[in-house]
Amino acid sequence: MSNLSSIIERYINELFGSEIESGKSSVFLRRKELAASFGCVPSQINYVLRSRFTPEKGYLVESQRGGHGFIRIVRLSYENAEDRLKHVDDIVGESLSGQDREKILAVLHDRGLINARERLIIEVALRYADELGRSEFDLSPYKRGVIQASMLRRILRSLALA
Amino acid sequence: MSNLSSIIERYINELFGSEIESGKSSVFLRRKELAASFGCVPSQINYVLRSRFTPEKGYLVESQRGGHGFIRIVRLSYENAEDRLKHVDDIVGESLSGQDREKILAVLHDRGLINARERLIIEVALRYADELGRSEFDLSPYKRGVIQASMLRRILRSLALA
DNA sequence: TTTTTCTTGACCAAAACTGACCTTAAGGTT
DNA sequence: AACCTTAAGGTCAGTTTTGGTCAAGAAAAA
Repeated sequence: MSNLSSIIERYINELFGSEIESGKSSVFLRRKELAASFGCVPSQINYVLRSRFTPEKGYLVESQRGGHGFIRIVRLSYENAEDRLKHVDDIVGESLSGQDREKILAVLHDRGLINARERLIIEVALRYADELGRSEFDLSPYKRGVIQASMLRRILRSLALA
Repeated sequence: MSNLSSIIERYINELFGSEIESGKSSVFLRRKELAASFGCVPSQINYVLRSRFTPEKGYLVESQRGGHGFIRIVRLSYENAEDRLKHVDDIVGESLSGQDREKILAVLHDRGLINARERLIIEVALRYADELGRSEFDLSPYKRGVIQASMLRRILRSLALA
């Protein structure tokens, strides 16, 4: 994808270092400089941070205004079960739309918390629940989302503890 | 069959490359462009994806809206898929009792078709479906078993393609 | 004839981007 | 110390560009 936001995202990820394990856990940016070097308005940097470096994706962003201002991005790690559990509650809401489902699974996969096969299993299970809720029990989209959310939460909780 | 959906399906399959071995494992589409080039409404593309490129058939679909949006279809590999698929229907019957479930998962695990984490995911998903069927929809044990059996079949089929 | 699949269009949701306007911090000046 | 200036970064709402969902009707298959 060659939209600017994705390019900036990739650049920031490179700043963290290519190796996930040994990569730095935080990087510092100058908003104006970054924007200038990518030829966009500064607020685009905020957009990239807001859309890509969220707590749901495992990042925290701190910043300071004024002279010598900066933006700091911290990458969280999930080394123990507790962290992973917390992450699960963080990212799975009350109800899941079809889009939410794909997004969450992609994040978990990117972060190495599940692999491709595990993702596939979960996806098929959730889809089946959704389909059943619709065709068999005539449930509203929201209710189906609630069911999927709780199923996903259970699965992820059990994995987090495994 | 030369309805439009099948034509579009064939076109997408061509994008993957004719040779099964060397074919690309994922392709990118622009929904609007595709629809325009086939002279149909964009939502028809969604229909084709929903009906032909499902996980159960060995595909994953990701998409993004907004500027530079896209649809990506990932094809899982096909090696020995047929052989493994045949087992699935042999192993999983019409309906699963709680006992059956544990037994089948144990067999799958023992034969190395799934590992411990995968088994855990499947078990949690099936149990949740069972519990929901009982407490929320007041289904008979048999019906609950039927639901679990089809869910398990779907999961194993998709895994066979992966 | 009944059921399933296909097709369409109206309406919705989300992502990317921009610019005007706001807030905060540091450092110098009075 | 109080004030001012300058140099950051933050927010928000609007626009554009995509794709998603759903229900209803048409067409095809059973």
